[in-house]
Amino acid sequence: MPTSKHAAPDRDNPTVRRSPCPVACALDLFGDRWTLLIIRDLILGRRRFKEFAESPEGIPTNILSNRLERLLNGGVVRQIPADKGSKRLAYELTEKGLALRPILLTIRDWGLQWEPETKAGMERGD
Amino acid sequence: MPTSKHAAPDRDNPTVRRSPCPVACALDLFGDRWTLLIIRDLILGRRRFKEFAESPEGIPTNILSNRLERLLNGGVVRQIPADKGSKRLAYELTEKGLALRPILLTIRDWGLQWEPETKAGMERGD
DNA sequence: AAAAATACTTGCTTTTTGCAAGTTATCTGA
DNA sequence: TCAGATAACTTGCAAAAAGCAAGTATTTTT
Repeated sequence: MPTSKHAAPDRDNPTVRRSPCPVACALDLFGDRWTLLIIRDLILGRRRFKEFAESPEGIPTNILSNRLERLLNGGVVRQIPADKGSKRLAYELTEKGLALRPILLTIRDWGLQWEPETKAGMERGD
Repeated sequence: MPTSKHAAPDRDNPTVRRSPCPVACALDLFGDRWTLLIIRDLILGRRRFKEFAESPEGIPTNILSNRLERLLNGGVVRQIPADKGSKRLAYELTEKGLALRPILLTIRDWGLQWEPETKAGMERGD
């Protein structure tokens, strides 16, 4: 579990909400430039810190640490052993996290339709 | 058209993209804590600067200015006269902006289902 | 012609980001 | 088994963005 002494401003406190609006609450959790890209990677089958860090957008590792912690606290991902018997950890989506899939697919579809120079790449386009 | 001398870092440059991924490109445009709340307000029929500023989340007005400018540049909103013959401006979604509606609805549904203490409020739940 | 409201802009402080470098724990194979 | 090699972070610091209060320039209203 990543734990930095810098990690715990309001953004990382899941009890601080700007309003009771479901959209606002959702954005309190994943409304930033990186979090949904980690979710995208998880949906695509990536599971390890290094794999997320190697995605083409180039997330800084301190941000990655912070976002994984936030997602853990938010119940969106959980940690599992990277290999049977290994002490290394991997990440996987919880049920709550898997439920984000329709959001990602909708965003992808919008991007493909409205943003030029955009290319598919998220398989399982159902 | 809001034009501040502080407005034009990379985030506001629509040609700077982190990757060709449609999700990443979409997040380059609206991946932050505020933009989708403005879109939500527009979908709910709010049209004026003041109305956006009065939403319960309390967006700072300089951020609101910046995000409206970004959305204008991104082709997501356009300006129209606030009333027939008025010189005051209002904002409305373009076709590209209206296409964001499914994203907002999906996020709202996720929030309602998975975030406790969340309340509906986005009418027209189709 | 004031007064009020609207739509921003500015200045300043705080928070977050991004990058490079460092650290610790785990693993691999000679 | 033990010396790299790799993985998974953490830290420090400069730069960017956010947030807040206050100010300003246009309408609009009275």
